[in-house]
Amino acid sequence: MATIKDVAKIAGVSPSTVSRVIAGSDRISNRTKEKVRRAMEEVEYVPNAIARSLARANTRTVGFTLSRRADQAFSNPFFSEVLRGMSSVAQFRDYNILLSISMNEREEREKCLRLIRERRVDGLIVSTSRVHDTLISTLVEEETPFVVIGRSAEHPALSVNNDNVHASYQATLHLLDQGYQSIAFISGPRDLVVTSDRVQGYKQALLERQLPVVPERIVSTEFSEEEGFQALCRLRSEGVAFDAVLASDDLFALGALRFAHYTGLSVPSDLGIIGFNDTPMMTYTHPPLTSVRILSYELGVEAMQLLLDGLEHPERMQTKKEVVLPSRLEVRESTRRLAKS
Amino acid sequence: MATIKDVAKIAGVSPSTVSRVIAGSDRISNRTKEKVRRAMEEVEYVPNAIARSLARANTRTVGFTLSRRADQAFSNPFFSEVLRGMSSVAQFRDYNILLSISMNEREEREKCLRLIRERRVDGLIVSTSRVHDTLISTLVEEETPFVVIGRSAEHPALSVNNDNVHASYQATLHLLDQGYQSIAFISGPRDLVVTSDRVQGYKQALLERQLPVVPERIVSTEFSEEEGFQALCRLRSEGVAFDAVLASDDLFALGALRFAHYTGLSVPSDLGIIGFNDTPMMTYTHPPLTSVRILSYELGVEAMQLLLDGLEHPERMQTKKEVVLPSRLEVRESTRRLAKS
DNA sequence: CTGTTAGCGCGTTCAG
DNA sequence: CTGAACGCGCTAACAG
Repeated sequence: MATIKDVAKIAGVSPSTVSRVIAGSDRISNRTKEKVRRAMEEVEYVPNAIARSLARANTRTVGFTLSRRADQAFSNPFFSEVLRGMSSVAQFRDYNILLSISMNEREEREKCLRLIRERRVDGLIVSTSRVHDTLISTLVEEETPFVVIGRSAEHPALSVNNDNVHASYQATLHLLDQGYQSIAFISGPRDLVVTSDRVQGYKQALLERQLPVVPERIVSTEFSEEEGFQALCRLRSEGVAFDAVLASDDLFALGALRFAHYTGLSVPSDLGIIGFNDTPMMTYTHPPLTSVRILSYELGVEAMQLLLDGLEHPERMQTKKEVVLPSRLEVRESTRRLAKS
Repeated sequence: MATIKDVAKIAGVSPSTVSRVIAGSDRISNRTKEKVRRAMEEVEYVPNAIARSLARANTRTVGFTLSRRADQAFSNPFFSEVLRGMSSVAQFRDYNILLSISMNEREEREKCLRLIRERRVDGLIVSTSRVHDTLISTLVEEETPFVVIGRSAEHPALSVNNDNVHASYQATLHLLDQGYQSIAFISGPRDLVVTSDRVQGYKQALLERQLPVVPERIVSTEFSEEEGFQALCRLRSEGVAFDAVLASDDLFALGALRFAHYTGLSVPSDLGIIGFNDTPMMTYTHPPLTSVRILSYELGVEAMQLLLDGLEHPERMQTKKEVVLPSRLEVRESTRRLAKS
């Protein structure tokens, strides 16, 4: 593998001159530039990124960490899409992505700190999702450049998030507008930020319409179709009435649909159903299910841009900024009650 | 950030001694070892991975490249699972993953070569999927350590693949065993290796049962539900008869299901349907769809192990090896004809 | 415009 | 058992 010295020797110049040509310095005569170029081609010279990183004290690499549980069921393409978004801007701006998928939040935390302390990455994108979480504040203390995705940071930090509160609020209003009176809310684990955000939007809509918030109608469970189904069975057996379900995940919505079939309720007339994420399968059910579409790809794009902007212009780097991406309710048969009646 | 020199100064030893302690050298007195350890803790020393990489000429990093099209519709969690598998062994063996998602195969190719030539990674896992592909042979020429996943390498190289031929063969036999006579095969793009493998398995089963291979029954199209639906509509309008569909992707199978509803065929009695990938949604359709389950997570695990074994023991590194992972037919209602009749 | 010198932080001889 | 010296490949400050 050819080094800068080999090129220098062939071109008959010093290594630093070669370095300058690579850097595109303007204080180099066109003649030597040409000589150097030719020498580089002759030996197929490619700069060693590691040596460059050491000398420049940066890596042009961004770490993305993820704990597996945060990925919910992997049944939805959320993180795939986020990754695609991140990768597309990284590629364009000549950065690399170092990916780490951990089994739990402790591992994720350690991996993050390690990547930074070993100087393997210039910055991080993290997706920690629990309410009580010390990772963010630790990163702030370490003065690490980082962006949080999928939640608001709550600290002086950068974040890119979906408008979960508003999305949930809108979805609830949609159900009310369709004439549903009592809406059950199936949420994910209570300690997830996304859960509390969505519960908040749900409550907000009810309050705005001066409807009571019935605590029994809000159930919290692990993300899965089966859990969604069971949650509704429990509500029924406990005598909690509901004529619509707002599900904080498409899997729950599928469980709700099964519940409807199972109990002989017809959708949407007896039971309205809305899911979250708008996975492709939502269009293939009977009836097709209304769902909140999340802009995952864009989330990745925004997060990476925010981080790279900060890395490249530390002086302009804000200490706090929250980008909120809009989501959109994809209305399908499962909530079209008025149109049908 | 503390360096090895700082630690040396505090411990009252030379940098090389510190380096030896880190490396776990045995020719160091326990007393100095202890001194050095304490000094390291005092300044919270963490070795700089970049400097280490430069000195040792390795990065403990593996590149994984992927062109977006290869991810088919992103509707299935295939690559998420592969990544999880890769990540879990990388984590365990203290390696990192550099991820790159390209828009097309040209970009993927360039990214691969760049990662290697810039010495950013020690090896690669690539998922190039076209039949005519020069990437693999280029990597062989460059003497890059790499593993191909999701296809057989066809070159003196390492690869981890599903048993596509056999899986398709088994699926076809299953349909025949259920009494279906004429099986349509909806495949993906013809230039994908996975397509030709599955077509081969399909043909093999027919030949074994001494049934004719009817070319018109084999259609090739882009992966999507709509395309699957349209493909069958075309067959029907062309008068090509079939009483079962082997779909090379679950999306096609969903399209086939819609086709059945649309044309009033009942599944499985009038039409049998099998998909590939066994995405979660297959259990939620009516009727639930039979599908071939691919071991994606394990694919990632095997690929990473194969690569790391090679990197760590270049002497034992084989030049050619193909690991084939079994898949399993998940039989559901959509093909249970005999049990029902 | 270009060469020389001195690091970046660590690993690895080679002495002792 | 330990230290000094050098090199990994490149960048950057300083001369000229």
